Amino acid sequence: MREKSARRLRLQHNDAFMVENPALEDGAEMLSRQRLDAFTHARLWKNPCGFAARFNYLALRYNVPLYGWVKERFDLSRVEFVVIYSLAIQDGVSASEIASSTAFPKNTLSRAVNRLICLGYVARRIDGGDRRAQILTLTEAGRAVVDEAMPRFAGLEQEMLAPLNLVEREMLSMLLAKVVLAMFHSESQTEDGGVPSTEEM
Amino acid sequence: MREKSARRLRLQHNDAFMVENPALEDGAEMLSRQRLDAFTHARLWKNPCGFAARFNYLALRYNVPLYGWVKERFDLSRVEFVVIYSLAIQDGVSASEIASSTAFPKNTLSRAVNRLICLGYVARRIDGGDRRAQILTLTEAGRAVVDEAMPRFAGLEQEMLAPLNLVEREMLSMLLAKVVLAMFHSESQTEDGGVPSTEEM
DNA sequence: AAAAATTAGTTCCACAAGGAATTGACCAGC
DNA sequence: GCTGGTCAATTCCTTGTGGAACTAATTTTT
Repeated sequence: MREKSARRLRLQHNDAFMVENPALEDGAEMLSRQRLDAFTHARLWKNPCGFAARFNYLALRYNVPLYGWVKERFDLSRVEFVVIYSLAIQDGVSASEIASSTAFPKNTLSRAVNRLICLGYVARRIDGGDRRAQILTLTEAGRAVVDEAMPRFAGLEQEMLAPLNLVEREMLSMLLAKVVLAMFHSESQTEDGGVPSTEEM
Repeated sequence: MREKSARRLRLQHNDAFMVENPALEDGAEMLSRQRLDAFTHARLWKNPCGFAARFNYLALRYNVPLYGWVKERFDLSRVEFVVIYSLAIQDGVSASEIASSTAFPKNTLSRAVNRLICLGYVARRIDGGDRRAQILTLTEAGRAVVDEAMPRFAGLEQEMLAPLNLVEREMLSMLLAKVVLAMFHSESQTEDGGVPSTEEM
């Protein structure tokens, strides 16, 4: 079944690139996949939005297996795990802060939080100052989940970065930082007010 | 509101990375000036999975507005547009090829394709050689959609890349390419299979 | 000090998305 | 020419998501 799904969905190495990288070439099975390869290849490289295609591809290859694992291991949905993860990064924030930061809709978050409280991963207390707001904190159990999951998340990231040496990683990190910071900045003055909303980690 | 949350949780602005990258100093400065909400900041910079956080953030900021616009403008869902977009990049592929390449489930794609055919954006003909497979092609109308949408997609990408000069863009492109290609390659031999599948562009 | 506007969180509901099982076409092997 | 296995595409069904409307607490306005 493991074999199955690996075979089932997927793209694989690509030919045009192989030509210039004979080191990566490996055998007959590539041939059967050539056509598909070409298509995926085109989507990543012959695309007017190549940058977007790449980070979308990375996001896909990162999120899908990890959240799939989270689902299997802890039976937590992506949103739910994001809440836990968020609290691990900064404890004591409110649901709506997570909402605005992750762009999940409030109701989706509300549900997630309630389930997490049921499961005992998260505790909620009312903010003294503002009785509407509820401050969320991780419980022991919640912390344990993060502690178990985090290495896996960090591990896949490291795996992804494996082909880069240290200098290159620094460089990539810096370049992405520049882009991200600029978007951050521009966000504040977008007229359009209010991104429609969708998921993120 | 952004003001609000910034006030409530103070901005601890960090971090090892900034220190060794003086080029970004002004970025950090910019952040605090903008009173960027501290939590989002933490998620992006104080995160053991910083690389992942960044490309996820980019994907979010890219996809949400664009697909929101597509929905409004053409009343097409993300999957549906992905089909059109895929055909624009490489015409004449089959639904299942798009499926494997984008990791959308087949049934979701089937629905999307059927709707697109109804709407007249896509035409389908049976493959002469294999009567199971159906070759998809863009119609005039479909092409028109892409032609209208593409500049917007490319435009946002350019906007995102604006803070980088040409050399930096080259560099970023190259580094991401390295990572993507390695994943591309490694994918064929991933052990830990069962990838559930989710969206992508 | 009452009314209006804003904000946190929840509830309700319609619907889109994906897993599983199904149909029909193809390609073995014997 | 059958039989079993695979693959493309579709249909069915369950679930999760997110929009909109709602409650309650708070802030602002006049």
